Amino acid sequence: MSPAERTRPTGRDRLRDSTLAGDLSFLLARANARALAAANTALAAHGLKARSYSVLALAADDVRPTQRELAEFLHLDPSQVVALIDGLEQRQLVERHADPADRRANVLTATDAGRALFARAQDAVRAVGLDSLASMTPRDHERLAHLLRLLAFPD
Amino acid sequence: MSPAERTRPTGRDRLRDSTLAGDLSFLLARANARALAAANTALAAHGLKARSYSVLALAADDVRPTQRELAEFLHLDPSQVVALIDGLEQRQLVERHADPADRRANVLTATDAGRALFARAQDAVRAVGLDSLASMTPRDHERLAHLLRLLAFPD
DNA sequence: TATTGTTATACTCTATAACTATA
DNA sequence: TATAGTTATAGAGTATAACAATA
Repeated sequence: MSPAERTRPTGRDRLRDSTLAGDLSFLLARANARALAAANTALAAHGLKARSYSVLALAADDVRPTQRELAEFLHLDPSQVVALIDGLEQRQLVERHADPADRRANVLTATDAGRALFARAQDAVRAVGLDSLASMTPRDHERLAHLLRLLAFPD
Repeated sequence: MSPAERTRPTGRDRLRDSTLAGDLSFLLARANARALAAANTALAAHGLKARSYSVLALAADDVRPTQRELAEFLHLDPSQVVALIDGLEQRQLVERHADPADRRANVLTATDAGRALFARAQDAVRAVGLDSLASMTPRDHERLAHLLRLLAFPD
């Protein structure tokens, strides 16, 4: 370590001692930014991003969401959902089905190809996720998920 | 509860049972989105957003960050930091000072007006933050901060 | 009259490259 | 030659309003 580094430590370490760095919202934003970047990197090889991955995940699950439900759950505008589904539908990964009970609504399902791609993408996301979580015990992981759920779904 | 609601529960509740909803990255994204929206709402009355608030916070602290340090710490491009500081400087909340040790670098400090505004903004942010965290014990709050720090600063 | 999905549009945010002045 | 800050610009993301079909 050089004398200069001792008298004026590198900015990263100095700024970590700031009051902002202790703020929960700031930690949340930074942790999310890291997780999002890692996920997007892993998903790029499959032609997906976090947004389209989330839509595909809900289509591949058996929840049969309408576009309106997707918009509310993912905190997106309905018009953004249109664009996301258009992209996935052109690649024949998902399908829109008119809801028999309400013909205004489109129910989203995944094709076999969509399910297969989702499985591969999920593996890729989990592989990079483990890098960041490797130092965390399963118990802490569970605790974190529980606490985040309180913030994510307060009602 | 109407019969229709029992046979086809509202989308929000159905989607919460999806596998995506249990994913840590998804919970992180959703918790962050909520915290960010709440903070931005609280900050709007003071003419700030989360970004400019973060810059002002670090300027008002005594860490004397350079623009480069701000960019790295806040995960922003240096050109974005320029724009953020321009806005704060025009309102005379912060000042750029050429670093005597390296005249290429600008050290950022807050004016008295900047410190005063930051104090008010910080109160506003904490007030809305408590809404989301009211159901959380201080011990859980501390645990969450600790776990998020592991994800936010893994090295 | 209200809601679902859609389109169009404008605004913000983000990423990139090139330039200057200092080191 | 490399780095800090700046400028310009294009792309992605986001928000808003208006519209047709259906409830």
